[in-house]
Amino acid sequence: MSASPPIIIQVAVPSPLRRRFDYLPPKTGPVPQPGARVRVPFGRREVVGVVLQVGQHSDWPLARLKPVSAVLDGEPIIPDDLLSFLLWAADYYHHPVGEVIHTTLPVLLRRGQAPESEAGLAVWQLTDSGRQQSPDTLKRAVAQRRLLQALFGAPGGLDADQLAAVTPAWRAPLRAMEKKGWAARSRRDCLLPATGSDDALPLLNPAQQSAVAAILASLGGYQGFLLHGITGSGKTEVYLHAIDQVRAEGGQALILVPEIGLTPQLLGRFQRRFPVTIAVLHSGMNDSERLCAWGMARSGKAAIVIGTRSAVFTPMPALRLIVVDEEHDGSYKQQDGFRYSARDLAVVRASREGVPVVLGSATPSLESLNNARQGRYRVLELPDRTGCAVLPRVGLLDLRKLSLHDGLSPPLVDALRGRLARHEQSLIFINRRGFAPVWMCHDCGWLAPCSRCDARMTLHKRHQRLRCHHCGSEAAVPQTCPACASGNLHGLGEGTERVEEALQKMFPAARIERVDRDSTRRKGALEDKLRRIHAGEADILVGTQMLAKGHDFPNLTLVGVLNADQGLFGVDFRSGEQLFQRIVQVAGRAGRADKPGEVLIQTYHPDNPVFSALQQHDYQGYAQYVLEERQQAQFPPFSHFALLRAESPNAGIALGFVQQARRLGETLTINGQIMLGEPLASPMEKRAGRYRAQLLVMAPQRGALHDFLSRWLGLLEDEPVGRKVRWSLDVDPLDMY
DNA sequence: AGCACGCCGACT
DNA sequence: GTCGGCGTGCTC
Repeated sequence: MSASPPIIIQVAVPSPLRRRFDYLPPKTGPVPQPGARVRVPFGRREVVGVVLQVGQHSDWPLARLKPVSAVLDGEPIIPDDLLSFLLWAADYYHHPVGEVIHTTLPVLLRRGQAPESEAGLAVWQLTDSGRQQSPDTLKRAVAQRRLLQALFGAPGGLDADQLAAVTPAWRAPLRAMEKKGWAARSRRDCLLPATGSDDALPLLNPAQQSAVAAILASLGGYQGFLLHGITGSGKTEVYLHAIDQVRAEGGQALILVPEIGLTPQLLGRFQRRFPVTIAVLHSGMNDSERLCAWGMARSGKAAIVIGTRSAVFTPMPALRLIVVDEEHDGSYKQQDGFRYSARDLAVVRASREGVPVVLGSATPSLESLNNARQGRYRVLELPDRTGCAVLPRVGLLDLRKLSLHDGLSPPLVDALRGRLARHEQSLIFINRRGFAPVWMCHDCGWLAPCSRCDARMTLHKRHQRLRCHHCGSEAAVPQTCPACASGNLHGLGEGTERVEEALQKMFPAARIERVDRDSTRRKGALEDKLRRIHAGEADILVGTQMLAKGHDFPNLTLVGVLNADQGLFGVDFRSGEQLFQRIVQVAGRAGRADKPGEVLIQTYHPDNPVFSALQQHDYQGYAQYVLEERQQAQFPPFSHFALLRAESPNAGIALGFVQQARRLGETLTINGQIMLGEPLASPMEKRAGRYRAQLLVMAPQRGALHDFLSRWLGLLEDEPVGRKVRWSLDVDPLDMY
């Protein structure tokens, strides 16, 4: 007499709890399969979870298990290999599985919506009779009138999210319009249309040819490649050729790009090239568009998927190649919640799925260089700039011997004058937006502080506001000093706004474009600016980081770097490396066509080895030097870090938690395998009104770190102080703020 | 993270 | 007398 064994469904539930939850099968209907979404009772509410396993055993008493309330997917929505990859990632980053799966799924799927059909994105358009209606006939139906007007301006139709932006309650009025025959539902493809042809591809130089040949020879199995090529050496062309082969064989290719690298220029280049449809995934898309693109990748309708970091989690049944462009870029690391590195996960995914992965960069990360040195990656070098363009000359302007006017030294101003006379474009790079980074009283030394951060407020002159760049808070600009009542207040230092203003005064006839987050906030503003720059309607560009990536300006022959020293003595051990990468990146904008370029760097520390390496275009040499330094100090990539962070409105509680965490950790350390740092307040202790503290964990071996973290987190979860703070663990932290 | 329960202060 | 503050406990 034995009852048949129970069926236990293990579910990943969106919750910060590092546990998996067991349920009984639904009261009616079939048992859901792993990878399918289910609606389950969780505490006093219902949530959408994903089935991880179906088995017969539970650690919980059967009587306490609840049944699944609804099965949302008859077929798994997450394919097996992707699901196991997600579990691996949750394990590696020691992040709760439920949150990992939740954050990697498109928002609409998280909410339980059915995946869009393969026919594409649902949109509503005006019918012929709808187009003949005048908004005046709808004096009383305000919502309908607004929808009518919006649809009028959108011949391609509007999707659910776009309609919701017009009127939050759009469904009822739209249904009324459908009944009257004014509007109709149809479907729009969310893919970039295939405009490319099978025409012969441009010829490659020998280095490009052998790089492509190496990648193609490895198709069908895992191989890591480090494609090292200076700016303008034609890395993209190598990707395009490799991808072309993949799609010609019916495979799918995944291309990851940095956050601001996903430009219309790049997409256009891909689109013109391939006679297949391309799915794009980036932060600017609305939820419906994202879900649609995700579905196209999953169904295999999209042969090519281009996206920013979260695209590494896109289901792709016929995946045959992964490309990570500008692999050193910091935006591949997610900096909150599930803190993964999309670059590292791309390599893991490639190896799990048995496909090659190409990491491309002019200035590879030290991690990747070290991997290459250890033989884990094959190096593909592209030494030449295509089109006979020569490398820009790099000059240093020694600020110890020069006077500055609004941050600009006389030689730089002269160089600008020369370019204006020759009708060539110049770029001034300054990694600081706003007018002045400090608002100061010249009588008593008072500096306008942010009330929520350990930081100064930045003066934004155009908007006449003080803004904190760390928490976003704003304040009026005080005209009298709150400390001494003096009226002698001035902005100290320079940001993009001040440089723009100063240049306009110096060169009244010059056309200046400022490109930073403030001047491009409006939708389409960046595109407008880039178009003007390309059309030769700008003489001088003033910009931040934003201008450094992915844009080619053929008529640009001068790059000035204003505050290079900022990155020289950063609080972080990676700041030197990042400074080099940043400058190479901007320098690469100069002299791409037939005109030689010049880069002028203003610095108070011209003797720093970073600059001599930059002058000789010797990234390899510099990287070698830094790698040796790291090896001496046993820093990554020669050891492995994890950073425990805690924050609380109360400084003592945050610090108290990491102190307690250290005590708990000490009970677990195994002789020399794990080193625990000092519990410390973070470099900027207060941020957005919360006090932050952190504790560094170091280990020579990845395995030992992993074991330690598993056991440690078990203790931290049960630690009562942990309930009073917000804490998180960052495996392989990129910066230590 | 949510969400509810529960026990102490200032209000119609 | 209640409304509501956030401490603490729980989620298969």
